[in-house]
Amino acid sequence: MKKMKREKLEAAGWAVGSVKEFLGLSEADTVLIEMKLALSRSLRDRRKKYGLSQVQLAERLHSSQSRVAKMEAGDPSVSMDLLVSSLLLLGASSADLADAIRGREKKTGPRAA
Amino acid sequence: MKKMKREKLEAAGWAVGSVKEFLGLSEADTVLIEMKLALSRSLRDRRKKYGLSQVQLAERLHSSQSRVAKMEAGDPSVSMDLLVSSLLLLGASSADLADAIRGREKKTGPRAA
DNA sequence: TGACTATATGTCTTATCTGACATATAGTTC
DNA sequence: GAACTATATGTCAGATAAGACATATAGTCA
Repeated sequence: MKKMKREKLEAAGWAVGSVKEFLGLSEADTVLIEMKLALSRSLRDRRKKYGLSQVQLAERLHSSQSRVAKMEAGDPSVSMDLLVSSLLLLGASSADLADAIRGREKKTGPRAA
Repeated sequence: MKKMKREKLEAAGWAVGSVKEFLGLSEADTVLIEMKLALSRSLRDRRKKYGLSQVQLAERLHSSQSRVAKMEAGDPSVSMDLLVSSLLLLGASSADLADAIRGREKKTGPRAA
């Protein structure tokens, strides 16, 4: 397993605080978390691309601003189903999701910071 | 929206029984269901590839045979998180998942019926 | 500084998902 | 047809995620 991911995961609020807990994370757990983080980033990018605030997106999703914030923050309480269906409602295609999951952030134009 | 998917979805137990309900399914709903069905097929393929029974896979996943059956059947009670983490535990990579989601069933060798 | 907008965090209640169990339905082999 | 193995289906208690609300923390502009 690749090391030095701990801080990144901790930053997103995942329970990987202690070294022991970190070592307890299986490869599968790690990959799953990374996939969700990739989808989170993708959601934020897409929201900004359409110039929506979190509140506006929440309305579209029939959800709340706090949940949108958690989605984008990669909060552990957010499921992959929610991330994916939100992305789909923002017009993402299966191919877009596949790209995100694969770890290939699509660099769309000058915005791609 | 592409038509003539109803029977396929009904077969998997999704609540798309009436025409009205079917029309009520948004494009996003449909795509999400299709993605999950693709992951289901992928899970079954992978299990068989390793020559495991549903019971044996359930043990690996710390789950039950019935849940494995539901995962493979594309049952609506199965989340994408569960499908994905199961696939990861069976050795799938992000790229494998991306391929499945994109709708590209990997034809691995002669088995690929 | 105060007002305003956007985003983040904490915590509730309710809804949905999970694993487990029982049971049903093939498919084999004897 | 009985016995056996594999898979499917129905149900339920307990676990997890959902939306909602309050509140906190930027950031901007007057």
